[in-house]
Amino acid sequence: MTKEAVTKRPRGRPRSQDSENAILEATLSLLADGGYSAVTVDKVAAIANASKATIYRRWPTKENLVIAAFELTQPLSRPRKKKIVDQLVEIVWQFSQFMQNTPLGGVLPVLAVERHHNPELDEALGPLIKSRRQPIIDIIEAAITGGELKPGTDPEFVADLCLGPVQMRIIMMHLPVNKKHIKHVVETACSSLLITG
Amino acid sequence: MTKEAVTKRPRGRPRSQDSENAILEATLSLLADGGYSAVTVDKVAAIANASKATIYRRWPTKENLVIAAFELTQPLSRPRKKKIVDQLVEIVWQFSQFMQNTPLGGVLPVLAVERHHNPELDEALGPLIKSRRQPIIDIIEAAITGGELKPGTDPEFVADLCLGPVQMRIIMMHLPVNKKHIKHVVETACSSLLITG
Amino acid sequence: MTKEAVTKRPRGRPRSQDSENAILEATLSLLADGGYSAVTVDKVAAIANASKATIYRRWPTKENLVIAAFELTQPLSRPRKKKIVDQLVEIVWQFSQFMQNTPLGGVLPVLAVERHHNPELDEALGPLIKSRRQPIIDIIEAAITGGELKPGTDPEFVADLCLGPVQMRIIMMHLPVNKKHIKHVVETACSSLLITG
Amino acid sequence: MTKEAVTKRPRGRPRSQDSENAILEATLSLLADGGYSAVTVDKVAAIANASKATIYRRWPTKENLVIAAFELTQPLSRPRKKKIVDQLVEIVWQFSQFMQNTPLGGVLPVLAVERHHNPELDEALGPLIKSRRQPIIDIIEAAITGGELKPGTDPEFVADLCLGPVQMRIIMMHLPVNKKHIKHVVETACSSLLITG
DNA sequence: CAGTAATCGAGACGGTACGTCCCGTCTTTAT
DNA sequence: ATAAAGACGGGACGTACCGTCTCGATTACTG
Repeated sequence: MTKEAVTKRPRGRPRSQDSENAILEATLSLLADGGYSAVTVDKVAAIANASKATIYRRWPTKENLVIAAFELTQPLSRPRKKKIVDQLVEIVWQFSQFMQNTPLGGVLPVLAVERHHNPELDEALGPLIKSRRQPIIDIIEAAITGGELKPGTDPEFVADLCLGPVQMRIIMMHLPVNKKHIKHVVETACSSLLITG
Repeated sequence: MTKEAVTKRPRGRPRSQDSENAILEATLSLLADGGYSAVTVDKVAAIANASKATIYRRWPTKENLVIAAFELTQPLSRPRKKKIVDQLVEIVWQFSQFMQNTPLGGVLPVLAVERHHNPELDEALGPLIKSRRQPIIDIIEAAITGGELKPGTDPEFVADLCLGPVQMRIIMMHLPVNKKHIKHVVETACSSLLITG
Repeated sequence: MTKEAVTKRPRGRPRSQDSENAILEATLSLLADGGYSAVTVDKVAAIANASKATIYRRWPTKENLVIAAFELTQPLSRPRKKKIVDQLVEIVWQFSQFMQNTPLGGVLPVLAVERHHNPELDEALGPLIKSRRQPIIDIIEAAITGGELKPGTDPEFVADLCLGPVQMRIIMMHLPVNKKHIKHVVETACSSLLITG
Repeated sequence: MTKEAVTKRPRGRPRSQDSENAILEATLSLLADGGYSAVTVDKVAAIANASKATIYRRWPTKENLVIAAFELTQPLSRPRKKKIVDQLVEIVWQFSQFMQNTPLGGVLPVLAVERHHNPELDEALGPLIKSRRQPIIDIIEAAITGGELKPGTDPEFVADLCLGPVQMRIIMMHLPVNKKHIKHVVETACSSLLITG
C-alpha cells in the first residue's frame, strides 16, 4: 500500500484531470441527448475542447469511452423501505425511470449486444453492469439473510426476475411502465420466494 | 377476394422476387455471421448480385433491410406439451437458444434501442416484435381460456415475466441458460398465476 | 427511289412520331437550360412523357440523342450582304450569338472532345458539325468562285480562321464578343486572302 | 518578406505534400490515359494510396482536382526563334502537339464549357487558362514592344487568332495539323499586323 | 535553471460505409 | 412491334466516422 503511494509520478507532463472530466461530461451529454448512436468521438472532442489524441490516450475505443462516461450516471440508491417487496418495487422503479426517461437507458443494452463479438468490450463492460446491479443484489441478499426470502435463493436470479420483465417492456416493446405495473411484476415474480411471516 | 383480384398489377416491370430473396438471404447470412454491425449494404449487394439501388428501392435504410431479413428467421413454434408450464418452458427454451446461439439474438435488441430516437424505425420494428411474440402470447391466452391461468391475466405481462429474465441473463449478463434455469424462471414467475387443479 | 417508297412498313405498331418529337424537344430544352451536363435520360423521358426504352430504341446512347436534338436548332442563315467580308462578319456574328447566349453553345465542344475516345460518337458527330459549318463554307466557296478570295484558297481553312478565334474567346476565355470584335477578327484573318478590286 | 516569415504555420498536423503529389500525379496519369471522363475520385484515391477525405479536403470537387492536376503539365515554352512569325509558329506547334497527341488536350475545353454554368469552377479555371496562355502573350507583347507588330495591337486578340483556328481544327473537326498548316495559319492571321521592315 | 519527456489542442491521414444519382438494359402490361 | 412504366446491375459521387498520426506549444520533473 505504501509502495503504491510512493510510486513516483511518471516523467513528463501529467494528464489533465480537467480534460478528462470535460471529455466524460461531453460524452455523457451526447449519450443523454441521443443515445449511443449519437456519440461521435469528433463531437466529443469538439464539445470538450479536447483533441482526439487526448481521448484515445485514455480509452482505447469509443466503447470504452462511453463506458467510462456511463459510470458518471447516478447508480440506483438503496431504498429506505423495510419490507423486501417494497424495497424491490422502489429500486425497480428507479431502474425503470432511468430506462425510459432518457436515451441513456439504451446504452447498456447496445453495448451488451456487442459484448458477444468483442472480448475486449466484454471485459470492460462486465464490471460496469455488475456494479450497476449491486444495489439490488444487496437488497436481495439482505432479505435472504433477514429471513424474508427463502434460504438458498440466488440473488442474481431474483434480480433478473424483477428487472428483466421491466427492461423488456421498455426497450423491446417500447411501452411505458408505471409504479402499479412494477408492483405487479415484483409481487408476481417473488411470491413463491417470499417467507410470509 | 374480388377486391384483390381487381387490384391490377401496376404498369412497368415488376420488382424481381428473385432479387429480393437473394438480398434478404444475403442480409440474413451476414446477420447470422456477425450480427447487426456486420451488415453492410455494399456487401449485401455484392453477395446478392444486386445493385444498391435495388436494395434502397425496397427498404429506405439499412435498418429496414435488416428488419425485413430478420422476418425470414424461424419463428418460435407452438410446443406440443399439454400443461401451460411445460409449454412455456419449451417455448422460452426455444427463445433462449435463438438468443444465445447466434449473433441473430442481438439484432432485435439493438434495433429496439434505436426505436426510441427514430420514429420510422419504430414503425417498422413494432409489427416485427409483436409477431415474434405472438406464439407465446397464443399459448398464454389459450391457458387463460382453458382455465390454467387465472382469468383476467394479461398475456403480455406473463410473456414479459417469462422472457425478460432470460433475455436479461443472456444479453446483459452474458451468461448461459439451460433448461433447468428456464424451468426455474417460468415456475417462479408463474406460480401465483396458476390455477392448480 | 420507287423501290424505297414501296418498302413495306415493318410489322407491328409503328414508331410514334409524336413521341420522337417530344423526346427531342425535351432534350433540347434541357440542353438550352443547363447544357450537356444537365441532360439526363430519365429527365428527358419524364418531360417527354416517354419511356427510356422508347428513347434508346431510336438513339443508341445519350450522346446520339443529344446530337439528334441539337439538329433541331436553327442553323446559321445565309447573310444577304454582298461583299465577302460583310457576309463573313454577319455569319460569324450569328455563330457568336449562338455560342454565348445559351448553354447550347457548349454542347458541340463537349461532344467533340469525346470524339477522340469514342469512334461511334465520332461517326455521328462528324456529319452534324460538317452540316453546321456548311453555310459558312458556302459563302467562302462562292467568294472564291466570284473572285473575291484568292483562287486555291481552302474554304475550311478560312472557316477555321474566322470561327476559331471567336469560339476560343467565348468558350475558353469566357469573354464576350461584340460585332466590332468580330469585324476585327474577320478583317485581320482574311486580309491576305482578299482580292481587292 | 517579413510578412511571410511572420505567417505562422497553423496548428495541427500539416497537410502531407507527399499525399498531395501522389494524388495529383494519379489524377494526371488518369487524365493522360483517358481524358477527363476517365478520372474517378475513387480510382485516384486507390492509385495515390490516399483516402477520399484527403482528396476532398484539398479540392472541393472532382473538377477542382482535375484543374490542380492539370497545372502539373508542362507549359508551352518560349521559342528560341528571332522573328515573331517563327516564334508564333513554334509555340502554336507546341500547342497543337499538346492538343492532338494526348487526351489531355480535351480537358481544358470540357472544363471551360462547364464554366458557364458553374461560378466556382469558373473562378478556379480562369487563372489556369490565363497562365497557360501567358507564354504566347509574352511573345506577342515582346513583338509589339520590339516593333515587329503594329503598336496598339491587343495580344489576346493575336493569341486567339493563332490558337483558335488550330484548336477548332483539332478538337471540333478532329483533323490533324502539321507544321505547314500552322505556318499557314500564323502567316495568314498575322499578315496585316506585321511591320515588315 | 536549462534539458528532457509526456501531454495538450489541432487537425490531417487511410480506410470504410452510407445513401443518392445516372447510364443503358430488361421486363411487364397495354395499344 | 412499339408504347409507358419502371425495375435492374454497375458504378461514381460526396459525406461522415473511426482510430492513428504528426505538428508546435505546454507543463511538469530532473540533472
